Amino acid sequence: MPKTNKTKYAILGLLGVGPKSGYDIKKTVDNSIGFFWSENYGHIYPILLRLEATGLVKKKMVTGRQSKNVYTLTRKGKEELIGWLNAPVEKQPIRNELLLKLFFGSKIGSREVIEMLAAEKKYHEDLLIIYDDILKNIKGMKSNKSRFWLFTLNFGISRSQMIIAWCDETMHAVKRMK
Amino acid sequence: MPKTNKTKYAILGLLGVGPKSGYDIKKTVDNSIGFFWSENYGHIYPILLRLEATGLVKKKMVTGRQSKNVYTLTRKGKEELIGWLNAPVEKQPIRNELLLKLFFGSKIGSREVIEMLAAEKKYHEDLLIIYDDILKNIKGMKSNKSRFWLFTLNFGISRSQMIIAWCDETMHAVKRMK
DNA sequence: CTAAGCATGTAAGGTGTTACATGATTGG
DNA sequence: CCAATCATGTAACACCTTACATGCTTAG
Repeated sequence: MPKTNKTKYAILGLLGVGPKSGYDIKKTVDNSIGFFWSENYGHIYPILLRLEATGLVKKKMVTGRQSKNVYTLTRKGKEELIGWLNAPVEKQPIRNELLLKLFFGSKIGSREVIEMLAAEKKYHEDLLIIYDDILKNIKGMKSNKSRFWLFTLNFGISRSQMIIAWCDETMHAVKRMK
Repeated sequence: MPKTNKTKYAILGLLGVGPKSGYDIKKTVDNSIGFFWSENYGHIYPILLRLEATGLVKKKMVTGRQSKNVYTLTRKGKEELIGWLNAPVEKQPIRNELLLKLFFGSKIGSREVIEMLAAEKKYHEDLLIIYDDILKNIKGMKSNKSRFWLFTLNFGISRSQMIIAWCDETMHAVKRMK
């Protein structure tokens, strides 16, 4: 996955929406783009320092209820962000462990295979419930930004629906194999 | 992505189908599971040595048209493979660069967003053509193994179809936004 | 007062990629 | 004969995760 640091752009993008601390960034990732993007503190903080050193962001100590380091995009940072947004999406290697296991499915019993698929199905059914809540919130908003959030959420919903259907289909096929 | 080495299990799984050299493994990955799994030489060879050192595989020099190191699963290796197959699938963090860019879509022009989606659509349309060829080959086979290959391929087909539909939908929505 | 959440980091270590390096063989 | 493919590796390096470490604040 290396080559270019994607975390860097995720951070620049989130700071483009508004100033944030490292903690805020992590929260925003988890609460809004968590279903297609993930970050952890151990990566966010060092990169924030690097972005500051290269002049892409600016740090400001803010003392409120609790003091924190709030970062803002600089002009240079904004240019970097726009440059990345306009560049073509880099296809990174896919690694789907479920499919890898399924590919070797003939080595284990059909009951185990079906259990595996049932777990996957359940996982996406639960996701759909969460998506539904988010959907209601987004639909209440009328900003331009929320439209794009909706597009990404629609992707998640379509993906989960597709996977649920595929799990059903595959479980039936496995049962017929016996 | 770290934690447990997935490459290790991919290799064990492929060796479970039959003895292979490092080169063979790379070829097999590219030609059969490439659409959901990827490996590179710089990772395969060192791990093969590690698997041999821990007694999970056995190396044999084979001199044919060109000499090569062919690896075979040991009993211990087979147990390790079965153990992994029976363990629950580990959810690894998702990172979808296209969605990340789309999420920040309000920062760039709608033309750029549409171009991005059109490229993604094209990518999956091309994939579907490739899948169709593979599908014909698999359907000719009657082994148990080929059934599982078919299941994974069906996933790929469903995924591409879903993404194409979502791209269309999203492109239309973006056009309506203008 | 105590658990949960706010807030920031460091260190260790494995994972995986890319680039480099080399040489044999086969088909056109 | 020369390009493509077979065949095996190493080195450098960035990426990313996990675990550790610390301290403050607020709500129940």
